[in-house]
Amino acid sequence: MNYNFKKIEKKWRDWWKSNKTYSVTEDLTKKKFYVLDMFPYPSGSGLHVGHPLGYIASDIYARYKRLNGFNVLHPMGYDSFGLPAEQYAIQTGQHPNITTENNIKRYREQLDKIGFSFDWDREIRTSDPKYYKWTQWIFKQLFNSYYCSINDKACHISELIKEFEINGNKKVQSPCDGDTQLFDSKEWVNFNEKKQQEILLKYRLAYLSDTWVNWCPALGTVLANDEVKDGYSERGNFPVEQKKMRQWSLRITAYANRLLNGLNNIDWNSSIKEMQRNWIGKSKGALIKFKVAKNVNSVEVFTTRPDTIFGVSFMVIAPEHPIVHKITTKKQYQNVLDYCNDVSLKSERDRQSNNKNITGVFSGSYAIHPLTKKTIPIWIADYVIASYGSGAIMAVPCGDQRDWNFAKKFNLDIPNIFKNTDVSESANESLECTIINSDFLNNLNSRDAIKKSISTIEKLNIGTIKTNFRIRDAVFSRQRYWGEPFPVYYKDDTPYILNNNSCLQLPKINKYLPTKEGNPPLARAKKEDWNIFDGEKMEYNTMPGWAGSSWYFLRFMDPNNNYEFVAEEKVNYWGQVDLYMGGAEHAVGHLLYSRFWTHFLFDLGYLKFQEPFKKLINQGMILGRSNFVYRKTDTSEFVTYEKRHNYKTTKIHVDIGLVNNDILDVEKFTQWRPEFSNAKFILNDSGNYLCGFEIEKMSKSKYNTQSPDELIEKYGADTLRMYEMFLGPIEQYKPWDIKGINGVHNFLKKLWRLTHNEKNKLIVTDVNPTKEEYKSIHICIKKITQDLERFSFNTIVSHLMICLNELINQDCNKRKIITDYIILLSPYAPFICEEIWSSLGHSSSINDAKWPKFEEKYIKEDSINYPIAFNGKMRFTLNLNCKLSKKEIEEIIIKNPKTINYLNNNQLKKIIIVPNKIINIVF
RNA sequence: GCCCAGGUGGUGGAAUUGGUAGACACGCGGGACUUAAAAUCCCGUGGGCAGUAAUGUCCGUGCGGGUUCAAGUCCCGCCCUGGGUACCA
Repeated sequence: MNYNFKKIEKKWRDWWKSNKTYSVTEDLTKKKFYVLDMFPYPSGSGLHVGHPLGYIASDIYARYKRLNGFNVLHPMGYDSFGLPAEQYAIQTGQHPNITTENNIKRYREQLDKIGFSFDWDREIRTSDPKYYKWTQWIFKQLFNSYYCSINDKACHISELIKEFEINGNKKVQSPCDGDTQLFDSKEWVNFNEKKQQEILLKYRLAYLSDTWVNWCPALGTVLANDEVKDGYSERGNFPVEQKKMRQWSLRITAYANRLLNGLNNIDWNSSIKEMQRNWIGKSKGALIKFKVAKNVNSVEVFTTRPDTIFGVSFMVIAPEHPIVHKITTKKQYQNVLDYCNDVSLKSERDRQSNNKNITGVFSGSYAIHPLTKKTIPIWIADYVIASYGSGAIMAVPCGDQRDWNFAKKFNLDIPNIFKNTDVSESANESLECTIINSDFLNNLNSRDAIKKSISTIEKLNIGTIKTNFRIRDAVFSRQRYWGEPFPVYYKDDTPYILNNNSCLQLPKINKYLPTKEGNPPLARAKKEDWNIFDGEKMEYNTMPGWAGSSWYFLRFMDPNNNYEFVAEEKVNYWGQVDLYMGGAEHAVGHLLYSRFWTHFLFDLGYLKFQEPFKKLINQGMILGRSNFVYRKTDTSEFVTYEKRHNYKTTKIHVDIGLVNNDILDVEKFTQWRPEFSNAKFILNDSGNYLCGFEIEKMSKSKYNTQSPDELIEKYGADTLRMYEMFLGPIEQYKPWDIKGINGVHNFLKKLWRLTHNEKNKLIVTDVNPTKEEYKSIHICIKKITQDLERFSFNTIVSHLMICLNELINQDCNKRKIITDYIILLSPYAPFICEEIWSSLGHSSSINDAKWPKFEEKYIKEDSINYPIAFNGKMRFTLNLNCKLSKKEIEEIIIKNPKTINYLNNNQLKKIIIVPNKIINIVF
């Protein structure tokens, strides 16, 4: 008698494939249900145990919905453009397409083994020209659109041109670049082609602008934030600086309000919504103009606390602010220049997180306070970010902690404007206070003072009320090879959309590196290497990783359509994703961009819904244990963990495959990556290189992944599926550990033994179940159904175990009970259940069975075992009939000898009876 | 720094709406079967104190306060860990 999972799983894998058990088509007679996973990036290290966690959960839910009669769309594909394949191409010269193809093959094998109910006929790959043709198509729509704030939707650019021809842009209410000039219709008509295109570009939803990038001069390329460690490139250890570069951006800010309000209409957990709200960062405040003394310029500041305007004692502007050059005095020129150069080496995150080491420089100029007319010094400091608000602030040290810290450091005034509040030790950021020393705002509380200050500022014409968003337009180009090429060419330095409807394919190039001039790899392609070529040159940038993933859920509905990105009748049938399962690390990236594109396609009339994902579950990450080596800065020498503090070092991830018990295999390490081939090591006293470790996100870039393959080999996919669910709540983060997998494997073995004899023949009887047996299975039906509805996947495993233990104790292998039981189990362990189902005599798949119906009558009890507590502490239990009234219960309790004992002569104050829950005796 | 989570036995976790803290497993200890091992089955298992025992009793859900008849759960203030922070996806 043995549970031969290998044989069973192979058998049903093949059967499902040849019977197309999981393929699905539109069926108007059935209710649809769309279950989607965040599709993976197929990395070279294969699927790791963290990936299936979400896939298993959603697969269970998809199977559950199907058992309840729904037509379930449950597809899978690959987000197959990305950095690692390109990195590998740079190292080996192999085309990323080959790497990607191999990786996908491996992923598919791994996914197949786990027994997912994916409809593989719908597979898509973002790097497939048949797919990215439509990603390019959406880009074309964005390019050809502008946002009309009057209609509050995206419109075709031709409507804007019409308006320009009639009225110029004076009446236009549309988000556009800050430097857009005003013109009338006559001027418009007289502009030449280039000028007109230049102006239109300022309104398009896809537009060109100068944005900051991490530029690594030594590598001649732009680096991802991920690839920069402490101001140096992770690859090669070269200095990285901030540089402005002309790039495509998408005007997501035009949708800020709708993206914010749309959150109210979707069933996501509140923390993710909160993160998106904060990311969008809507804040109301005022834009106030400060004139610069002895200078023609003025500086606008954005503040959410105009009530504190009389507390201003200096002004701070961002080092990148264009006005810096205009207001810096001769005397301060060198200081300011040096400071701005220093800052350009720092990343934005460093600037924001580093609040211990406050830096700044005086510009030499003063601003005139618009109300008091006093002069205040203008400083330049990196804690002010150029891209937020107006890139300048009025500093109120008594009311803002960062301003306070800055004032302390540079010995600036801290005037107090708060009644009965001490600001000598820290700033007062609370709104619960009364304003003083503030002229017309005196004795108002902050909330009223905000209103009054704004109305006064507007009346005096020194500022305006302004709603500001923290969200910035999304930079949409990358200086990479392995991404979607833009369907764009240039003529006279002006970008134009390709008129050709075919896919613009990635051209072949000889090397995947940037050119000597610092142009992206695509600049290596000659004219004849492009399948379509127009104008003087093609766009050399490619689209970012999130382009393809921003709309893939739509393509799954109609993956092979060559005429449209999705057919109308199909998108109308499948509609929104009903359940979207994926990692919380995508909270603001992918999930926000997808929402943006869906809103946009809705505006264009292609979709009937604005929000892509109705219900979202964030599976908590499975965390991995990472190892680190410590590289001495500017060298290729590595210091053992114990001695790392003796040197200035950078912490670098090292593949856990090269490490055993935290000890590095030095030999393997030098062979791991070419740049480490001449690595030298400073070892510890035992002659070893000890690595540091951390528990963090399991990710290929952290080299800490673990594959599910061995576990499937050893225990089978059913066990893996159940174990991943049994680990804990789906939404919780948990470190990976295979202790305990035996428990669920034993459970499946026990089920096998209950239902099979020594010869592996099914043994079920047709005898009618007993009352107790009915009770066991119906409690199980109830709990599992309830828990599935609330996505509590881990507790279901426990309920299944409890029920099986009871059935074993009852020696129950009765057909009626076993049939219900394996249907309940089948979403979790589809292979073993399909096997038993077929042994029970069914010719169709268990997936087409009906979910058992819970019946109250089987679990009804006459009495309940009440816990009796004294002052909240449980002392004993008492079995009481359910029909008893509160008064009758009270009488029984008081008379009980145990009660008298526990009261111990104390005066009884009252008895609290919570029906069906607890009885508490207060004394 | 900022935003968002999480912290319960030796371990993963359970406790759905404020109502018996530790379900279900792992691990560990003891026993049965066996020449032996594996497999399987049975019993015990948060900590302290008292008792031969049944049992009794006190402590206990990161730390410090608070609300309540009753707090892992609600409120206030901390600490630690993880995720995101706009070019990893």
